[in-house]
Amino acid sequence: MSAMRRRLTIIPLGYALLGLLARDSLSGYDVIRRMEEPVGFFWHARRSQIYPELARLEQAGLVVYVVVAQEDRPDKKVYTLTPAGREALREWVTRPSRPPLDRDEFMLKIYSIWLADPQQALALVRTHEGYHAERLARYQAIEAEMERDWPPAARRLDSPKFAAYATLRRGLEYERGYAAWCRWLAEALEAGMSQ
Amino acid sequence: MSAMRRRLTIIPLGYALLGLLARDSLSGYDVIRRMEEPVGFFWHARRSQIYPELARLEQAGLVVYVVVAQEDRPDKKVYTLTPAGREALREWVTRPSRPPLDRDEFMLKIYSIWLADPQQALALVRTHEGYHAERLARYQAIEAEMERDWPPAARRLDSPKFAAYATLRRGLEYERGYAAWCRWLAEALEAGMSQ
DNA sequence: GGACGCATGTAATAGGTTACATGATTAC
DNA sequence: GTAATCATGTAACCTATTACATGCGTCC
Repeated sequence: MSAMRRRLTIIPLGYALLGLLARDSLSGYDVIRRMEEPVGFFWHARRSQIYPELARLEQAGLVVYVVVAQEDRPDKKVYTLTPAGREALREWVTRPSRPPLDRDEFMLKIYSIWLADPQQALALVRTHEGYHAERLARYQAIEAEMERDWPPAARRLDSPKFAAYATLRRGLEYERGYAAWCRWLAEALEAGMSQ
Repeated sequence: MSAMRRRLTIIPLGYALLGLLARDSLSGYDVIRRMEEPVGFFWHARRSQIYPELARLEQAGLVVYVVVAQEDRPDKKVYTLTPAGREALREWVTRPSRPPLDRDEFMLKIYSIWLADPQQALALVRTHEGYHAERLARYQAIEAEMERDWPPAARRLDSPKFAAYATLRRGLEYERGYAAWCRWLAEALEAGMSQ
């Protein structure tokens, strides 16, 4: 009797959930916690989207759940990937797709920065440099942890850890590049102001 | 008598349009053509979103339009930024904001690439390297054009051309970094396969 | 005769965010 | 007592995409 709309295609979020469940069986709550650090460093979602999507994957037969009763805590639904789910995920991974154009509100601001007071503009850019430097530092800590704790088997192509490391490399590169660009712009603004 | 909903806040797309109109007065159609190459290299929109948004900006008093009659072509509405629009844009530029987390479907695929056949995975990554190399080449062509055609005044901080160049630098960096990461991954896949 | 460019829009739908909603247990 | 953790959801709203809709003039 659910009013849930049936969707025929699985959205990227669905594959993010399948990607997590291909590693471990998890409750919805656990999935939400895993997604606090974006999946593959480049996908995130809120719980209001995660719970209904898990229900859809279940209706599509890509995951199944068992209710686990707990003492002193609410019961939970533990989701597990089905063979069909694993196959759907594998098929999607190599399905051809073109990279979409990215949106970045900060770049839109920079496009109109010539209207702003240079001192304020400089402060803005320095602040954003800080945000990206912060993320970079966090990613570097994760990298150090991986290098310390992961066994040699994590380097195999068929290891989920290798895949996670590959996405981390991109995250590191992205934040490093963004922070460096902020520094370049800040220096250009400073040089332009002193003339 | 319009059924258009009145929104109180201006969305990033609205500021993208103001950013274009701060440079030149344009018709809706011209705005659409300018947006074929994303504004600031990181914002794009379809005409179904652009026409209503221009109407909203007009109702908010941030732009005005005059109908220009043309022979042998349909009439057009030419939009011009008002002083209030210019002020709203300037205020928004330095308004504090944190960078949101980016979504990238390709990274989500890489997170599950350990499930795929290595040969297919390699082809996927090489294809994406090609897409980013293409964009990089296009941006480099734009850079060369800027260096050739722009007067020394384009280097001033209060020049819209300087702002456009700054965003291009980020676009170049982004595509270069992405393509380089694809190459790293492709090589890692090749090395892993031959063992 | 048909495709393309100029020019302006509307309608339906999907995806994602914010706010709403509940309730027990544990730690301070 | 009050905040945080565990646990699962729903409702309302906003943004963006896809498809629909029209019509004249020019070029091949």
